[in-house]
Amino acid sequence: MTPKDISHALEKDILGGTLAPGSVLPQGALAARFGVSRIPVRDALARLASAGLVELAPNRRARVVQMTRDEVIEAYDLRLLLEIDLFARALKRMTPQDLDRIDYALARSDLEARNANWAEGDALFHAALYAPAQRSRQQAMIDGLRRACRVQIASYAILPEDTDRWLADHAALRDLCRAGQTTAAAERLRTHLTRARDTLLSQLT
Amino acid sequence: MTPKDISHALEKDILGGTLAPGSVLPQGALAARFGVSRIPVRDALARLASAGLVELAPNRRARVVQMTRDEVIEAYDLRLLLEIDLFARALKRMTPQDLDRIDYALARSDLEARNANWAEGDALFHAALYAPAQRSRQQAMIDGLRRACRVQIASYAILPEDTDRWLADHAALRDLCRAGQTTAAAERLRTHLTRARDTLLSQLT
DNA sequence: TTCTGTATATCTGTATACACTTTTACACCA
DNA sequence: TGGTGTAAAAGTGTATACAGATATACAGAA
Repeated sequence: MTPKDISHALEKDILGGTLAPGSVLPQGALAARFGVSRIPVRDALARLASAGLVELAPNRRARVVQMTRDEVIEAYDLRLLLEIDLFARALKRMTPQDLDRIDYALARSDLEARNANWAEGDALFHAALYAPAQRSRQQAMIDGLRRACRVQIASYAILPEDTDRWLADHAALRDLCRAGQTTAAAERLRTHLTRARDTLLSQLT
Repeated sequence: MTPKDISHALEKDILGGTLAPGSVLPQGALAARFGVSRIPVRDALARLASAGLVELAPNRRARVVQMTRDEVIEAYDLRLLLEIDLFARALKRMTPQDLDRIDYALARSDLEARNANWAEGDALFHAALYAPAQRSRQQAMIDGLRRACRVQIASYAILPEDTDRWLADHAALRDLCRAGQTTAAAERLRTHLTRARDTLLSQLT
């Protein structure tokens, strides 16, 4: 059990809803759970903190982050800015192989759509859309924002009709990529993300 | 000497050019320098890594990051995207008090412009420009990108004429804010950042 | 009941020690 | 000379131990 493994396991729990926003994460308990000393646990918590999933304060227990409504709005604004820009860059350089990879990612995300880890398939599909741009830093920023949003969604149940719309958006994005309709594709991504934001906001009381 | 103090001291050395990109940072040496054990040093290095100033790999010594030419271009593209968007948001909500704070920041950055820590004044001036938008996450992302770029600049000497242009840009930005010329202000910010990028790229062989 | 103060239990931060990995230096051979 | 293998040196990762800070529980006052 290395710090990397520990942070991955905790991330899974956080994104899966087992650890709700605001939960405390005492180092000792985690050390016992993973069968290691507190040193690698501290490392793992530092990783999660830099990924934005956990909050650390001196001499205080780590907590799963709990975003305010305004912070959620800001996160989605940033996602719109970064994801649409990256998608536009990717569309310019998309090759037939890239389109095949997008098809594959779409099929995968369809399979896991109503599964517990639907979000992973979602992230992989979007990563496939953006991959042709070859921008690792921008992609990393997007992944961070995505995970931060996901933490907030984890505690709520997603309605089947939302999943339907979400799948339809993905298929439409794939089709628009194939058709080379760049502006329409970017616009569809905008509505896709805006819709996701509004669904989340409506759940936040 | 807490991990925070240690990371701040190291950040100063990295941004000041004392620690050039690619330099190794052995935990033991740092522990001796700061008079602590390696545990808080590890913490400090983890902080710097999450700020993007240092690279960590398992069982290897920490290194000051060394960006490739393409990574520098990507970082500046992201800064353009995030800073122009944030500036536009800030311009919409700028109050007289905000304008006064911008004046103050401009005066400060003028004073330190030819000083060793000119970059701090630069960062503070831009922070003052963006503050009215009240977007802490976006501001934090910008700060991270700014620091990452700064590491690469640290090793080179800045020409006096570049400093002159840079100061003129700042004054112009202040004036355009006061005049409420939002589109012209955003455009000026774009050229300001593009110029900074090209200056850095010309130095990177 | 609800608030406040205090003792106790719990938790975090860091020094030290040691096992394991990487780097360095050097002898050896072609 | 230049490349290769190997042993010593240096470095990282983590368990353990303990000092100091925080959180908890409970008794007493308003």
